[in-house]
Amino acid sequence: MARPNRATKPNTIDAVAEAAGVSTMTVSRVMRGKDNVSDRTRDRVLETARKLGYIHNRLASSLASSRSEQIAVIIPSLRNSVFPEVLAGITDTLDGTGFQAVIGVTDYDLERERDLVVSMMSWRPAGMIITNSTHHEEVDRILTAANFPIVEVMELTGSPIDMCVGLDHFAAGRTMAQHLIGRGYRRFGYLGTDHETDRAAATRFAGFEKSLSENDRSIEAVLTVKEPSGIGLGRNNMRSLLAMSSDLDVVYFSNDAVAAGAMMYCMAEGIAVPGDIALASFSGLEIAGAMPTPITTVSSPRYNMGTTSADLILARVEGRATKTITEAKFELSIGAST
Amino acid sequence: MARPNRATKPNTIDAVAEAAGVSTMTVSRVMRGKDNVSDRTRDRVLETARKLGYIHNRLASSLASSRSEQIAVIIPSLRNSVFPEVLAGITDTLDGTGFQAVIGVTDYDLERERDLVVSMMSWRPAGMIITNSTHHEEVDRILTAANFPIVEVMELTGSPIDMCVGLDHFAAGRTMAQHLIGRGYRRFGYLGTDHETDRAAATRFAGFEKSLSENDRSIEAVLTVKEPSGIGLGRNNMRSLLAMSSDLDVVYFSNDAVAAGAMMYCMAEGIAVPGDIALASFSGLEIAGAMPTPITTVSSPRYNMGTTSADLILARVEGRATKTITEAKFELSIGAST
DNA sequence: GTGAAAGCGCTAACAC
DNA sequence: GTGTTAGCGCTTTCAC
Repeated sequence: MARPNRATKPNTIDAVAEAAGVSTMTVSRVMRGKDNVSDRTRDRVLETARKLGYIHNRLASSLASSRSEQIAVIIPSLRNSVFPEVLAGITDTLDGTGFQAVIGVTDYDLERERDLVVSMMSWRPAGMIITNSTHHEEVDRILTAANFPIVEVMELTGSPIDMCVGLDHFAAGRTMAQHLIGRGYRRFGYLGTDHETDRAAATRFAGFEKSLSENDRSIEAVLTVKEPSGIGLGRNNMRSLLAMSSDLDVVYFSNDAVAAGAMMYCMAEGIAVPGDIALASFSGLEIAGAMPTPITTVSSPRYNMGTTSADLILARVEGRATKTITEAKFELSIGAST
Repeated sequence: MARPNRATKPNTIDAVAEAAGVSTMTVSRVMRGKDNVSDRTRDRVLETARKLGYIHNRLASSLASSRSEQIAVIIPSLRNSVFPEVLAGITDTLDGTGFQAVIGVTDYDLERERDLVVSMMSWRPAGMIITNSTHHEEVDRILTAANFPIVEVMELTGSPIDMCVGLDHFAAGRTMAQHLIGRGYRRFGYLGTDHETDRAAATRFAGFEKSLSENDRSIEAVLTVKEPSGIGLGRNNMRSLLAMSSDLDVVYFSNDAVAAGAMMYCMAEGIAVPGDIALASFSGLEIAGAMPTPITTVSSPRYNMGTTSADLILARVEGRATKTITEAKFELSIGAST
């Protein structure tokens, strides 16, 4: 840009400074809400800026101060309502702080996650919130070396990159198994999403299975389907699961959306729940409780995990020490489906 | 901290340039994928950058080139699955282009929308996608003066700020009214979200009502509820609506989530659909089709509106001319609930 | 194909 | 309280 800079450019603090008859620095202070400016000067600057339609340039600001106000958020999907709910917790918490969430969606693809992390880092974010705790190895390497706060959210892990806000999914699976065993169910089935992509569901399944085996029970029919998690998955695959074993008395699902779909299949087919078969799940989505026969599930505090993650990032940005590992608590919600 | 002894800062193109034995400019060209660099030089630079763990600084890049790769996206809510779906269309389209979505959530608050727009603009985005077509007056003013492409998505409007990708919600309401009239229904009820906040629903309602009145019919019971749109709204308020008029034979809902909740209420109460009462709605969510009695609805191409919006922005950024107004087509999906 | 110089618009650090 | 001086890390322009 070897251009002579004669006339002051519009939409810069220089233009505002000139029009208000103060120095660039004074405008800069006003724009950033610093208090070491007299009220008279501040009002004049603000008024001038408004008249000129000036909008502060955070690109230049961040570069000069090496301080950004963007928080990178990486989630696997927007179609599974669980993640938008976490995101809502994050954006609600960030609201009014001057920080903004920049979101990236991996579609459960670790390569894509790696690319996104690199791409996000090129904006020099103030922090990062990343879903789940299994990453591309390069991501682990890059983030371990990064110099901003990082929260891994959803799954509890003992060895986070930096901080972790998550649920013990293994325990969630166990809890449901124990509930079902206590109810006297003996013939178990499982229907869910693909365990390669949905690691948290896989962990719940492992906890569920472990608890069964400790009680001399096992799962007779397991069906995991490589299609997006949702009502459709349950609605369309329940028939196949039931065909795998003739006398299941209870089915555990990877999450409430799948369970709700299966429940609809049962209603449509005249299969009584829990009379003919009981259904149990995980999530605590609105739909689980709204069904004519509310579904027994383990509720996870999705929104709260979002707010907690954002709070931890903010605390760290402001120099406050924060807890490294925060365990989110789940809750067994006993419906009428078991 | 292992730091190089030289004056050159780590993690800058200067550091890479020095290590690779080329000039800053050459590294810059390589990082941006310019082709006027010899293959040998390019490989050497890339290898050096990789070894140094260098990550390009887009803050500095955008400032120097006054060219950003962020697309601001402003939506009312993350809890109504309609918006995450639009967002999914946007992020999927942006994927691989180098552009990223920066999202802001207004919570249906116009003041908050104004603040968000200003905040977003301070990042000098390459474009903006904003939901709905009714804005804070200041937003209209600011965006009209803005020098980047803007898409207003969801509602069709004849006078967009810049571009528009939307549905004719009035026509969607009419279409459903005509279907119901054709089916012979005579006593209409309506249950939905607050019309002050959900403008699109209000427009559908207006179209619905207009069509009824043109056919000498009217709505006997209208209940709009100031709570977040969702299954719960329908589940919890259907009883009240039915109590308002003793012999409704059909109810129209503001969207499928509400309709699904009402359907669950009916199932729980043993009210036959469509025997005792018919239900009709708008959205085309998965849940509407998955119910034991699929709900008659008008499907809107949410995901496609997202992809189209992003495509328009990208086209404009690349200097291609684009259509200003794009009408998205809806489709009547006749279920078994009418 | 490559490099040197001059900014992009702002803020840190210090002076007054 | 307010102004001055140097950059932040990159890209533009133009020279070779």
